[in-house]
Order: sequence, then C-alpha cells, then structure tokens
Amino acid sequence: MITIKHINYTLAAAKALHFKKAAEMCFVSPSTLSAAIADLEAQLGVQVFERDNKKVLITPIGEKVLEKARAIKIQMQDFAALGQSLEDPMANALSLGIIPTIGPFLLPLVLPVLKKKYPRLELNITEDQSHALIEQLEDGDLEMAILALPFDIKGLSSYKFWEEDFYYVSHKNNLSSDIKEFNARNLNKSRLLLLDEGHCLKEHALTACEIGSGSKNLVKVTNLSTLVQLVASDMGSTVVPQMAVESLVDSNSLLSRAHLNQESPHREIALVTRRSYPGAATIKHLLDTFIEELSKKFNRN
Amino acid sequence: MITIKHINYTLAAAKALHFKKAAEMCFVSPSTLSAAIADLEAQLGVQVFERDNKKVLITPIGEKVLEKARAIKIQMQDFAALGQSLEDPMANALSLGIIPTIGPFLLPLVLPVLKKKYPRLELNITEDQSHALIEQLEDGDLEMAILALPFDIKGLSSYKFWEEDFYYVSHKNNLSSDIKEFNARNLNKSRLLLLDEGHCLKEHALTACEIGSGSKNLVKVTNLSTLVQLVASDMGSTVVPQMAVESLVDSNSLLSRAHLNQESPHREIALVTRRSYPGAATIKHLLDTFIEELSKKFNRN
DNA sequence: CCATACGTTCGATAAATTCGAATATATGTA
DNA sequence: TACATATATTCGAATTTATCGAACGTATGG
Repeated sequence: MITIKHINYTLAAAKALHFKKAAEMCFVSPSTLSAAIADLEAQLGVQVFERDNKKVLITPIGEKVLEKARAIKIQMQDFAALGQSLEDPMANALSLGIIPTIGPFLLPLVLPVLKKKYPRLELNITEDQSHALIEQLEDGDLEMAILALPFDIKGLSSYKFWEEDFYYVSHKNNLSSDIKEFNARNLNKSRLLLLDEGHCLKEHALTACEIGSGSKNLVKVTNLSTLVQLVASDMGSTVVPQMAVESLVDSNSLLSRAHLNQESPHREIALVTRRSYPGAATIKHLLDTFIEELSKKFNRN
Repeated sequence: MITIKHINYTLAAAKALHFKKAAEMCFVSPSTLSAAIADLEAQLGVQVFERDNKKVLITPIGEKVLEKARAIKIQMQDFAALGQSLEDPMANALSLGIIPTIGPFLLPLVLPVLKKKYPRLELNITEDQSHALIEQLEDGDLEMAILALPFDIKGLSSYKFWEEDFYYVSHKNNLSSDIKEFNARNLNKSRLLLLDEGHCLKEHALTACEIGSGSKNLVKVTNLSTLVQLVASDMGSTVVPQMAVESLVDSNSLLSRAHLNQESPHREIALVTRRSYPGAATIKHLLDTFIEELSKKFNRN
C-alpha cells in the first residue's frame, strides 16, 4: 500500500536531488528514505529517479508521478488543517427543531441576534410537535430541538433555559382588565378552548388549570393564534404561555388576560439533544443567547 | 501524522455507519478501526462521528471532513494506478462495471477478443444498476463502467462508443412476422411489460414508446431474459435493445419483433470513468475493441 | 591507484500496529 | 426492574513493521 510517507520522502528527494540531504530534511536515515522510495517505485512499477552513486535524476515518467504526488501532499496538508478551519462551533450547519407553541414567539426574538452574532451559522429550522421532533433527534435528522417540559424525552439530554407562567385569556366582556391575577379554580372549565391532540401545550394547560388529562376538546385547532382568534369571538377562553401574550393578546383590544397564579411556573423551555451530541460549545453559545434575549424582553435577571 | 489508513477506515465507517461492519470491510478488528478513527479525530480536533453503543451518525463537520477524505482516497487510488498506466496500459488489473441490460449481450462479444489481444489484462467485472455503478466509481471501487445514456452521470467522464434502436417484441399471434417496422403509437401500452424500478432500460423504453415516466409496472422482473419469457407466454409485449434481439428473441420461435421506427436511436452506450482517471491509453484500447466487435457483429461501419 | 562521496543492503533493534479479552453502556424484552 | 443482546471502546500482549547503523559496492576526481 502506498502511504503518505512514500509521497513525502519521494518529494523530498525530488527537491534535494540528493538522498542523504533529503533524508535529513525528513529526519530519517538515508537507508530509510532509500528503502521507501524503492518500495514506491516497486508498487508503481515505474522508476521515478534515475540514480547512481553520484547523481540523482528525475525520469520523464517520474515527473508525472511527482506532479500527482505534489497534488496529494497539498491535499493532505489541507486536510490536516481542515479541523482548525472547522473548529469554530458557530460556523456550521445546524438543524434545530422547535414546537409550534414556542417557535413564533422565540424565533423572532433570537434569530436576528444569532444571525448577527454568528453570521456563518447556518440554521435549519423544523417546526413540529414534540414527539415528532424527538423521533427526528433519535434518527439523527435533527441535532437539537427546543421543547416545553415536562415531556418524556426518552434518553435525550435537556438544557433548561427558561421557565414561564401561563395567562388566562378571555373576551373583555367576561374578564375585567382590572383583574391581574386569576386562580384556576375560578375558570369555566367547560368553555376552555385548547389546542389539538399532540400539542404539549394542551397537556400543560390542563395541568395548569388543575384538570385531569384526556378531556375532550371543544375545537380542533393546531395554531395558537387561531385559538386566540376564537376567544376574541367569545367562543370560550384559553390559556397561553407568557411569551405569546404580547403578540397574541395585548395587541387585540377585544381580549383581556390575567396571570394564572399557581405557585410554580408551568412550562419549562429546554434545548434537547442526543446524549452523544458533540457540540457542547455550540449548545452553550445558543443557551447564552436565548437566555440573554428572553431576559431583556421580559425584564428579568 | 494523518495517513491513508486513517482515511480509509473513516470512509468505511461513514459508508457502513457501523464500526464493526466497517472493520470487516477493512479486514481489521473493530478496536483497530475505532482507535484509528479516534486518532484522526484527535489530530483534526473535530468529531467526525457522533456515536454511542447503538448508533453511528455523521456530524455536520464530519460531512465536510469526509468530503475531503473521499477526494484524497480517489487521488491516492489514481496515483497507485498512474505508474501502470504510464507503462503498459493493458497489462494490469482493471475493475469494470456494467449494467444487466448490456452485460449479457456485449460481454460475450468482446471478452474473448480482449483476452486474446491483452492476455495480461485482468478484468474484474461487476454487474449492477447504473446508479450503483456510478456510486462505486465515485468511491474508487470501480475504475470504469459501461452504462446506457441518457443518464445522470454526475461529474464523471463518458465516452460514447455505440448507439442502438429498440425493437418491439410480442407473441407471434399478436405481431405478424411480415411487419418489419412498428410505430410506438400503435402499441398497446397497457400490456407493456418493463423491467423493475432502477433499471435504466425501463426509463429508456418508456421514452422510446412516448410514454411519460413514472408509470406503474405490471410485473416485477429484474432480468431482461425473464421478461422476454413472459412475453413468450403471451402475458404482454415488451421493448428490447438491438443487441439483445438475436439471443433473446430470434432464438425463440414463439416471438415476433419489429423495429421501433423512431427518428433517432434511443440508447447510447458509453464507457464512464472518473474525470481524474489517468488511464487514457487503456480507455482508447477498450473503446477501439468494443467498436470493432460491435461493428463486425451488426454490419456497420 | 587511492581517497572520497553516495546510495544500497542487511541484520539487529526500536516502534508501531493489531488483536482478543474484558469493559462499559445503550437498547430491547420478559 | 432485571436480564439478554449488541456495540464501541479500553488495555495489555503479541506481532508486524519501520528504522537505524555498519558494512558494502561503485562511481568520481585527484
């Protein structure tokens, strides 16, 4: 088998036209270099150097061999340097999944910042439900996903970076804007509108409202924005996470909302990866950015 | 120092996505392959594979590393072949791929001649579908392939050496032997039997018969000979290239055939190689032999 | 004809590679 | 939960390979 060593020794000899000096350049003995070149010539079946005890010449065929050998040496050097050029953890393609009840609120906040901070980061975003994203993570189709916990994330790693409360949202006729705090016990559970099956927000909302899981939905909606429109039409009330309040509720004068005053926050947002995912530095950069932008927006520290 | 061994083992692992199988492909133990890959990753400073005991995935950075590694492997293989091509181009091992709709008809014609003209040529023949052969060419597992065009041959070089028309073949009860010419418009498209998916002849036949691509097959057959047997059983009719007519159709008294009189030939046969393949002289010798034998057989000049 | 310089050969030594057994860990199953 | 299975990895021993220095052969120049 021809190795890089063969190529390096041969190129050194071609440069020096002197085996002894070439051997010194390669930090090996003349016999080692001589043997390697003889071996290469045997494997190629052609004579690269025409040599006797006094002179070293390159044969016409040898010129062609050396030409290709030089190309390979360059390629190998580039290859060895490739790692360093790829070293920057934020200068690569990165596939990121996100659930629909986070995406429309978190992405507008962080994408412009990420783009500015890491211009060579090539984000590839997939929006889907938690279970689908987890499956894609396990299959290697995604590298990361942003999910809301609690959720069964199998053997995956999670990095929680935010937590938030829920807000009760209703038509202004049903909920005075003076009411800032709202207790789950007071809501009309029969008219609670929730997302369709499969959206983890449905389960989280049910928990927040102290309702058992598995209750039937009044409507079949997959989009939080659509759900809020239904509330604005006074078809019922709903529960939205804090990050959605501003864009979905406060911008609509028909709606009122009140903080659901449970004792603990009711949704944790986490970056999820495979346990074996190697990009620890990438994870840290992303988490830092997420936390910074969310804190700015929601005035927390 | 990064060696060819590192590159070969890594590429095998990337192909198998399974270290144990990759190790078998390389004829080494899993521990050897694992250590070599770990060493390469250490030297590059990047992780090429994301792996645990159950799955092996290629990281985004790894894709870039592998891309370059593939290029180097090809260059090294071409380098190893360089010397031989510079001496006697027809006195060496040569791996040649060929598709199943050409092999059984072209090889009996040319192999005896090649063996006589170039006794030191050691042909290594692989029969597979076009896309598989192209992949093997790109991987350096093959040096040449004989394919039927048109076909997407990526960045490979092609040397067209023959072109031929198609013949419509049916049971003699359905097609008078007086009919020498046949127009695609007259054939019963619903009873047209074609090869299974993946065989380029299926697509070429559909084009010759002026039928859109993607139509469903009536049968699932991968062998042209089998297909013709079905036609002899009057299960339908089919289309065969000229070089297959004699051995498959004319030898069977149950069958009739007529020339499909389209304005242009419908299958071009070409020798395909990597662009960097150094054996120009070898290519010329082979092409000359192919053309000479085909011309003799089919009385053309 | 001798002295010098150089590439090559060869056997002993040093270095590396490779393997197999053991280990650790994730996955699937009873 | 415990167990069986599959797989990558670790580690020490055995083997293979590479390397060196000394001896050799040979051409050149004085």
